[in-house]
Amino acid sequence: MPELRNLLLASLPRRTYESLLPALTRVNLVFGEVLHEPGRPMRHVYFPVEGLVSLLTVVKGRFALEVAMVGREGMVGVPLALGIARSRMRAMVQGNGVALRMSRSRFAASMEHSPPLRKALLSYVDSLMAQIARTAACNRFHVVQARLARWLLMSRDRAGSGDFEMTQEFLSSILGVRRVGVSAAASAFQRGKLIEYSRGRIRIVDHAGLEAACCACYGDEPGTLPPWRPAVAVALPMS
Amino acid sequence: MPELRNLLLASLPRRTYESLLPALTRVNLVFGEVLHEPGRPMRHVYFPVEGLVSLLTVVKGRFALEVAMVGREGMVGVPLALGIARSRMRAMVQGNGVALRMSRSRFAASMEHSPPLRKALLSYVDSLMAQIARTAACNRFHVVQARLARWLLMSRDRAGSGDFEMTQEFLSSILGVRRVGVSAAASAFQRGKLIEYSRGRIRIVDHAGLEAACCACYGDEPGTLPPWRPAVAVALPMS
DNA sequence: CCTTCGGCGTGCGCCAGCGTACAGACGAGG
DNA sequence: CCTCGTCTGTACGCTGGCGCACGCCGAAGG
Repeated sequence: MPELRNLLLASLPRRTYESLLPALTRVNLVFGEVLHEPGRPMRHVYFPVEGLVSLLTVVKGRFALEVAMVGREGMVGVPLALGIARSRMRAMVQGNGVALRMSRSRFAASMEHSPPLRKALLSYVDSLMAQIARTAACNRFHVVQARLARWLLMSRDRAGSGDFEMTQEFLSSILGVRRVGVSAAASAFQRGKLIEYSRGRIRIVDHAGLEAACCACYGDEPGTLPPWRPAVAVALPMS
Repeated sequence: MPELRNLLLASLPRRTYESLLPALTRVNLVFGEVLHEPGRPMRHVYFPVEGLVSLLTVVKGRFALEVAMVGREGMVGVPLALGIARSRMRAMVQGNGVALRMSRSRFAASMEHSPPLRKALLSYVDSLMAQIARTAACNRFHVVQARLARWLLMSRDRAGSGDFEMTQEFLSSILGVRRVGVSAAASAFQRGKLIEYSRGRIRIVDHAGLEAACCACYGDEPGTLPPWRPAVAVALPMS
């Protein structure tokens, strides 16, 4: 069985990684769980090994728009890596999974005397900023359908699975559009056999097709997470 | 005469600040100048003391959308503070002014052995991320007119002046809308005596009025730069 | 003085997305 | 089995912004 792991932690020197292990606790991520809330102090950082966490800006307590997503390539709680205790965003679990959790204080201590950890985390902060900026542009310029395709692909890459529980209602709030808009786009994709879904479950069927339907915002940037491929190959025509 | 200064540098302990001084060179920021380009290594960081720099995401080399602005409260070149050499955004001067510049190598060295500097910069990175996220939501949800008002106010706070050279053409590209849209919004503001402008020069007349026309995205967040007030008081009715 | 050109205002048809409403479809639970 | 609640599909009018195009106006320069 392939070992589940967080890519950020996995990128650390073995020595560093092992020194962190005792401070890490395995926890389950359950759909809808809020890990951090704007204005509230963060008690832990999370390194997802499976599943997906969304970062949302909350506008006046009413709307929440996704500005970035974190999967096994990253960490939830970056402000702590910057010495900031209070979150400015909501971090919410979008896909069931597992994460390694570390308390704020032990995390701070680890940062303090591990330059490789600092380096890796700050580098991740940069890529997260880039993701936020890029998502902003995408939200501004592209139509719902393309954004949905991008969201599905990015989710898959980060969650390590092309099959998630996710209602259209929820998707609509994340993309910042009406449910009806998601419904129309999703229906079109289903008709085109790009995805399958029913009652809160979405499955990606045709990855390449989605990429074609997607805006250029997906994956043409250095440092982006490479597309995830299922371990068990699906029957595909030889190219 | 009030000393011109960068607020980020000014927040440092005196000792730290003085140790940085020899490495800082005073340079002019001229409208339209590109300080950093996506994918290119950054040779300097800049601490504006006057004027305004925009951070833009460039989509496929075609469009550029402003995701954040940096004035005397911040620094241009944050990725270098995160150990990343190449910019992912375009940094472009929007308002003539002056900045203190430091070479990449001296900056890296200063970061290395000055914890207070690290702390201040990383804290700024956090607020910049928050600004980007917030701008993203604003771009998604609010109409052009409100966004224009917000842009004017934020520019003023950061540039330390309510009077800038800025064509509507340029503004439109920054806000990610058509020039015509800016034209309509700006005309409305001018009719309402909130601003004055002509041929590439915009001046804020009624600050309070603009705040009212503005979306809630302006300034209701902890850690936001406080509104800038002109040194010479304008005639105002007693409240 | 007149020309040129950059900056600004306006008008037109078009469309994506909005807000709202309602009806079908599926699953869980009694 | 039937009911009920949740998830999804479709429809309606509306509007903000788009793309385009044209015309005006003021400043700079010959």
